[in-house]
Amino acid sequence: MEMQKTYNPKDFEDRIYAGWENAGCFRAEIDRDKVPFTIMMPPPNITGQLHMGHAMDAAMQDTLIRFKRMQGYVALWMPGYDHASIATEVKIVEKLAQEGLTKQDLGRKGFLKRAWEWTEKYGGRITLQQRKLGASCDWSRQAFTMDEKCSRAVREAFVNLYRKGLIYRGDRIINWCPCCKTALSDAEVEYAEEAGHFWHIRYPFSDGKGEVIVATTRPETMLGDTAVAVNPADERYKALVGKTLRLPLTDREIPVVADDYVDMEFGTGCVKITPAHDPNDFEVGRRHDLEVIRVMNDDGSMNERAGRYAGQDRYEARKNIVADLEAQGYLVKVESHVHNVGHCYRCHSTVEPIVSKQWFVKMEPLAKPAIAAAMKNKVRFIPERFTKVYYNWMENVRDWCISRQLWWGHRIPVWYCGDCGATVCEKEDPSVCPVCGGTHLKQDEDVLDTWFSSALWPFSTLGFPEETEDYKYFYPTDVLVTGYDIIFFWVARMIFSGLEHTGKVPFRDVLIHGLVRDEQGRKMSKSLGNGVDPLEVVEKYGADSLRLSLLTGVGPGNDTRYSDTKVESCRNFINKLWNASRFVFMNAEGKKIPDIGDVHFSPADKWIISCLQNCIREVTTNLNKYELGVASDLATDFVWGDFCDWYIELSKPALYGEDEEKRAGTLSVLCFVLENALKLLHPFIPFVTEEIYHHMPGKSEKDCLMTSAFPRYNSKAAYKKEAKSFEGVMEIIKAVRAMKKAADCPPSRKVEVYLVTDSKRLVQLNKDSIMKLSGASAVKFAESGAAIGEKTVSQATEIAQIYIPLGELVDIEKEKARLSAEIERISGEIERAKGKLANRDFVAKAPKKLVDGEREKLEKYLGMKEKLEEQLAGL
RNA sequence: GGUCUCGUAGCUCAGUUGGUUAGAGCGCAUGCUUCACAUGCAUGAGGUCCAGGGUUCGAGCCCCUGCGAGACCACCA
Repeated sequence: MEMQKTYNPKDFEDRIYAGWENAGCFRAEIDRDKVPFTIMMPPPNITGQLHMGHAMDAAMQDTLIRFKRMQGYVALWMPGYDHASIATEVKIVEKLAQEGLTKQDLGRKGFLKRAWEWTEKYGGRITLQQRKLGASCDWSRQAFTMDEKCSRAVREAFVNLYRKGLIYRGDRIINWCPCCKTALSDAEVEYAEEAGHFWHIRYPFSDGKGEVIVATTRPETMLGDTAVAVNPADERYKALVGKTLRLPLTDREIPVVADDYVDMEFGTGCVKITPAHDPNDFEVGRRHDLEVIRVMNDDGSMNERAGRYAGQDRYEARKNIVADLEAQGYLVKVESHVHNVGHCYRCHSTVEPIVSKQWFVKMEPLAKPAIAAAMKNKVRFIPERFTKVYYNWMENVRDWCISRQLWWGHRIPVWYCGDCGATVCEKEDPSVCPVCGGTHLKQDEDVLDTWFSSALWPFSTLGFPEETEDYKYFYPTDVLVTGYDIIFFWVARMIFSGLEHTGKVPFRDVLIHGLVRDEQGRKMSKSLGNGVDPLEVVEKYGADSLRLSLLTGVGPGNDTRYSDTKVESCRNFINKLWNASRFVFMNAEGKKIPDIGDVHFSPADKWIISCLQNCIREVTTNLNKYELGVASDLATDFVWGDFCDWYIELSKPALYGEDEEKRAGTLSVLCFVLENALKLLHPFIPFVTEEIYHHMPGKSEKDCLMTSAFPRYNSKAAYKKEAKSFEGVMEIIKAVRAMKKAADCPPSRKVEVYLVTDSKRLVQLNKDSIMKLSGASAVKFAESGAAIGEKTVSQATEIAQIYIPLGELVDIEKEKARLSAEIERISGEIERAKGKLANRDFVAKAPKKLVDGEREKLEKYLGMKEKLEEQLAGL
């Protein structure tokens, strides 16, 4: 098949992907003679749409896994998706609402049926989108957090923790979402500053003698107050401790207690204590053995303990309570107050801290080894600074509330015996009570936090708790790639879970990336409507262009901006690669190409091969360091700058020349370099490189670039010296071009180039190249500028003085000015170098290599200056 | 309140144990239908590396202070 003149990704991306898949290229086959390399894909939510963040995630992981696969590892990129308990349930409830239904209308069973239908409908959607991006995951191993395998792991993990006493049930203050009607973990609450009020309320003493003033931002909770606290050191209130207050709007009496928790400086120094509705108050209540009075229902309305406010919504009750306080003379004043309010990360309603009976994971014993693992470098964050974020969280983490009052998720494997009252926690569903043998067992109604199952992902997907072949071979995994936004939700929990359940850290490296922002640097969000659909970009520019644009210029941990122009320039690069390939193939058509080992290399050949070796080395080390942006820049610069702009142009005289051996050799080098370039680029832009590879001479669709070997640095082919001297030739070419341009000489006008040089042999060998690339009709040697005897412009390079006779185009004054400016610049350099070398400390303390380099430079500049002065004098 | 990041060309950003004349893409200017590519080629303009101090033979890079932008965690009712 002919290659089109313009790169058109739509012609082949789907076909190439299908080809890989049919050939089983994605499948990671266990091979004891090889080393595994494993990446667990962060499982996207089944509710999700692919967004730019996913695309970047995929681009990075796919680049790494393709690189490792080509390096000969058994590369497993494990895909899957997450049931996303609360997120999915919220969506399904919304959908039901549109049909005029509620969860309760369907019942648990009916609801779960819906959820599974939903899973089937949307679950595969993202994976299809990932295929479009070229993701080379092992789809045969695809997992789902609710599938049988993962569910078994969840059960195992829960029971193990329970039996070790690391999971407990108890009444604690938790974050309650009145909209989702479930408890949330601390991580699931997002805080945002809100303008509110600070109500100062008068609490009179029972004996009628005086009062205290308390301040609150949530007056409705006063109905649950069971004390007022003051600081024991507070002289103002010392005498009041132990006295009793009459709680306004109620008939209850509450004590004044002394507790260190109270800040004397803040507010009035008197704090109302509501143990059922505030985490700090809860602790105070425990210390003073206070009653816990919960005044709110699960839906955020006031309950029967709220007296005449029962049934009112929390905000309605707030309004009424404030009005009543005011009417009855209890309200002292109202201040404006900005405070941080917690919101549900799924539905964004204001969460209520509420006392509630929930299941918790005891964190301290789990956090300790997780911290130690990072300390001992068993797990490494890239970039390193995120380690601190991780420590900070681990060191301060509170017990993890894992029960959710939801239906979609892993049901808590605990049963309560109706006969003897025992609590039963089993790996297999019990049919009778193991304590009394009774049959009235009732399973806990709640499901687990969705992150409980995600935390097991690196091993649940590989078969844990079974010692499967996959588990033994691929676990622990190598690198986890994810955004900094889920370090707490997920990464930290995987680490302590892995250590606890498998005894191993689940991955060695954690590569953290940033967010993809919009062109103006704003977060992409639904509400702003500034999101860009990756699939639309793929449709327009191709997956390779999108992938490359998401990687170039991006360092680990940093945010990046998406922009069409960036994608366009990547597309332009790929088009360049495409056409360079076409050029090579057109010239190779029907020709016999000698083996690269049999070619007698020209200076240009050695130069490009040297550049290639450098590129191979640099790309490899940077990929190993997870510097994907640097690596892709190096590879693209090599292809565009060195290969296309220089080598292909240099190859033309040879390709169109008479010398058959030279022509064949050049062709061989072109193919050799191109093939290596395709391999270097393949991890970044897999589709187009694979497609081009099939068109290489001697290759066909059957040959697979994806599974070929990644190039290896060959020091014998580095040709350092030769490359350096060839750069002298390139400098002459650049100088001639610039001289012509400066003299307004039309490019079409061929000029004669005279060189005064000691490198005659080098120039002679590359005469054709110089002529071709600089637009010269001849390259001649001269003994001096004066010997040319015509009006010339001149220029000095490191290896030659260049003279171009330009007759009427030569403007002597302009030329003088130019030379003077050049001399001035060089003189500056000479001064700089001289200054450095005159510094005895520099000569004594700096590395010898550097000092020698400086001496060489000085010499070079002195030589150039001399030449320039000579030229100037000749005018 | 704590922790962290960023500040480099008009714009977006690289700059990897401190060491050539600080780079790239886009944009800009000039010229070019050079037989792979105008999604291109060539040439060029454009930088007190936020400010100030310190360490060092040497600082865009390390340390301190300040200014500006942002992120995360915690939170006083």
